[in-house]
Amino acid sequence: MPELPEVETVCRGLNQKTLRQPLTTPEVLLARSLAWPSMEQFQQAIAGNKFERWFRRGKYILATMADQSHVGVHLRMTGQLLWLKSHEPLQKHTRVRFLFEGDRELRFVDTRTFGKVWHVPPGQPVETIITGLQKLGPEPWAEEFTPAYVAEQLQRRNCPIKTVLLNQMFVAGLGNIYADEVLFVSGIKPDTSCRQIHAKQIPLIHHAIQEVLTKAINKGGTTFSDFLNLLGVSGNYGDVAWVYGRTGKPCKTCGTAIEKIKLGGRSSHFCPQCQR
DNA sequence: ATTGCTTCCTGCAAGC
DNA sequence: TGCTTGCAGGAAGCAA
Repeated sequence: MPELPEVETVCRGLNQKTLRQPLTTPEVLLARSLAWPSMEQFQQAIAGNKFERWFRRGKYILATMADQSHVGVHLRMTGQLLWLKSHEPLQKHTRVRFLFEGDRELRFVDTRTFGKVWHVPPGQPVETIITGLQKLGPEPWAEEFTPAYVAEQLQRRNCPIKTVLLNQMFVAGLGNIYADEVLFVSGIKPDTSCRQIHAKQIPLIHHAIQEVLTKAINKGGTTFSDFLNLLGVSGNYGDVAWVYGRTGKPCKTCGTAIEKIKLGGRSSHFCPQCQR
């Protein structure tokens, strides 16, 4: 499942492969993958246009187009963007095809169909169409994402710390895998109430968020999960996680069996010895 | 205002 | 072998 590091990796790949090449009329194979606008308007807006620059906000992938319009993509759980020759056989779950002049294609493949594609017309603020952007908190490296901010956010909530880490209004970009990893690195159990977090743990959490995400980006986001980068290269679940997906396996620090609990319907993995 | 549950969807694995 | 059931999860939408 793509989280911030995977999305960042895809963005970098898109900036290397897709810029300033004329697009032709795109194909939409599953109507509900297109969140906005209608298929006809989408096809008209893309045909003849070019991707000028890709950037990321939280887990949203965004592009500025040559006509100053924007394209947005959210991969949700199973979405992939693949840079291909357009004669390559279609994957079973191909949803949207951005076709380029010549034989190139940016293909959106999404098994579980939760992912979305948007087009935002020129001059229209992106967040008025892609409304989820309005609900995003700071980026993990934003100036306002400070230990003081973390402390202030935690003290006004009364829910498990894991729930806060997954809340995109707190910080944009963490998902279930990296949230579990952050809590292991911080030495805190996922079901600890925010109010029970000690002041001295705040800088630990703040630092762990930045460190876990930075390391994952530096490894190309392919370290774990079934994520594929633009060229379809996978990390093959390289066994680098401290706790995620390691239920029953020995903790890499102390050897205690990793446990799994449910929080808000999501699985949370932790070491009962190292995390308290 | 905040929190939490359900929904969307498909593929896979476990259990009988 | 073949069926059913549960699980995976980001974010919207709604209920409490």
